[in-house]
Amino acid sequence: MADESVLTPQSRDFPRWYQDVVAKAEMADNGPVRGTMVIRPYGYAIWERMQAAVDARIKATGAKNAYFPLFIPESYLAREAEHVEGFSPELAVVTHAGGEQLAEPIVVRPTSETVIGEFMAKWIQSYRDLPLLLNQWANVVRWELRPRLFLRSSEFLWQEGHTAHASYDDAAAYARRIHLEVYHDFLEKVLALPCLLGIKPPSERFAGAINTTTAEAMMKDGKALQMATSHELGQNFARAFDIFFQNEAGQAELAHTTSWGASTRMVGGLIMAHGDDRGLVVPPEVAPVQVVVVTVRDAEDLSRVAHELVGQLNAADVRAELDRGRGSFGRRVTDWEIKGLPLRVEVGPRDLAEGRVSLVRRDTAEKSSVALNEVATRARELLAECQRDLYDAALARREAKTADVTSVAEALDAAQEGFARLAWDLVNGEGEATLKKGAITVRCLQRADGTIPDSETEPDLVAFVAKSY
RNA sequence: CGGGAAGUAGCGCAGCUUGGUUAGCGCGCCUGGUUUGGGACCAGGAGGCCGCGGGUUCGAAUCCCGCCUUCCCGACCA
Repeated sequence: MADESVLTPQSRDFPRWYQDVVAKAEMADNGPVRGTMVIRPYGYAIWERMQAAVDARIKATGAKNAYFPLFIPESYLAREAEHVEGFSPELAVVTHAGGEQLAEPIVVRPTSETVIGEFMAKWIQSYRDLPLLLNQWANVVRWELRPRLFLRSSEFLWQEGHTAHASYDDAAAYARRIHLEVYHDFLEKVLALPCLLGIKPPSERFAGAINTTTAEAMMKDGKALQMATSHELGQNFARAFDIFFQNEAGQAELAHTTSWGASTRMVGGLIMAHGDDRGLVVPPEVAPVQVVVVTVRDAEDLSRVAHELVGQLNAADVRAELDRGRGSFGRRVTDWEIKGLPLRVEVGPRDLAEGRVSLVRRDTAEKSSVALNEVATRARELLAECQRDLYDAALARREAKTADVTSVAEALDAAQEGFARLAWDLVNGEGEATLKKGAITVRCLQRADGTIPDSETEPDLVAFVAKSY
């Protein structure tokens, strides 16, 4: 048993490894209806920490939370031509309710631009009402053809921000601000996930948007995962929902809107970006429990010390818990490793005789001996190091698996197991179609200096292409 | 939605080709005991609409049809 690994190794079968982790770390289960997901307490605790971190950042930009209905009249979707075309294939539609056929079918929201647009039109009269900055935390439903837990479920949880502005510039600047100050900051600092920031080519844009900014992360198998997107909607939705305001001169003007979202998919990204053959690796910032204190055996003196250490750690603002698992030491340790707890304190008689305990990092498996009165201080240092190292390691992995190429043919080859970087001019048009045959898409476009372009028509843009989830 | 694989105890699987009466195994679970410095061991025990529905048959986990669900590769997408 000891030599048989608990999980399918990543190198043997990455998708299988992913499923094993989701199941064995008690993150989620499949629901009874195709593509639905039961998020288990541990998975949900991680999601709650993500929510809290994202929500605080959203509020810092001035947006306020609200809640709009799950049910949307089907006719709303149809008001924006591209939007309805993009979403129709994946809609869940209610045709019967209360025992009768409905006069107008009701759509279960796949996203809320339409209902929110309708209410923005009611609420906005004057330029003084702008910008209107809204966000909601909600579930949405998209009937995807190939569901996978967290990455693509029929129903998923997310936040969707919707804003209306008096000018194009203000809208574009706000969408960009959300991307940098909310998503990028969160992904980097909390999830320890380096992301490529850039715009989507027209083929990958949100249905109804004039510009989409994305944050793309690399998973350990070299595939890309879109972690968050911000859209400039121009006046498309304002036109469809009559979001007019009176300007200072007293004339009616159409507002400019934005929308932006990040979902439970980020949990999947967290798993695949940091996890290893021993299980999940949760960065300290998102870890519901950062430190677990484990006694090596069930003895009263050990338990007492363990208990005291948890108190000390909590007092030092470290989220620590006492291990209440049963069974052998090895079993309990393995269970915590599968769940990816950042740091483990081991309390054993040999160490304790010298007034010390062992601290073990989940990410590197490094073990260090620490005096009892220094545990909290040392734990905080190690957690901070771990958070940094996870980011650095992810960045190093991405760079090692990103190849500069000079033709579509080379890109096709390089993107089999990583990202390929090449001139957008080489890809634009036919190149994109060629790549697509190899299941490779343009993940994002950047300027040569790595900054986010305003439009795909800027000269000398760089395209990152990859396989994606 | 196209191509492939699969659904038997909580998990992993055998049994199905060649239908036959009490459906097995490992892990997990429960009870008792010994253990606990990297998935412990012994003894006893519980647990099954064999995915769902229909058909063939004296008889179906096994053969046939339909559906549902899961996984993989695509197309669609957060």
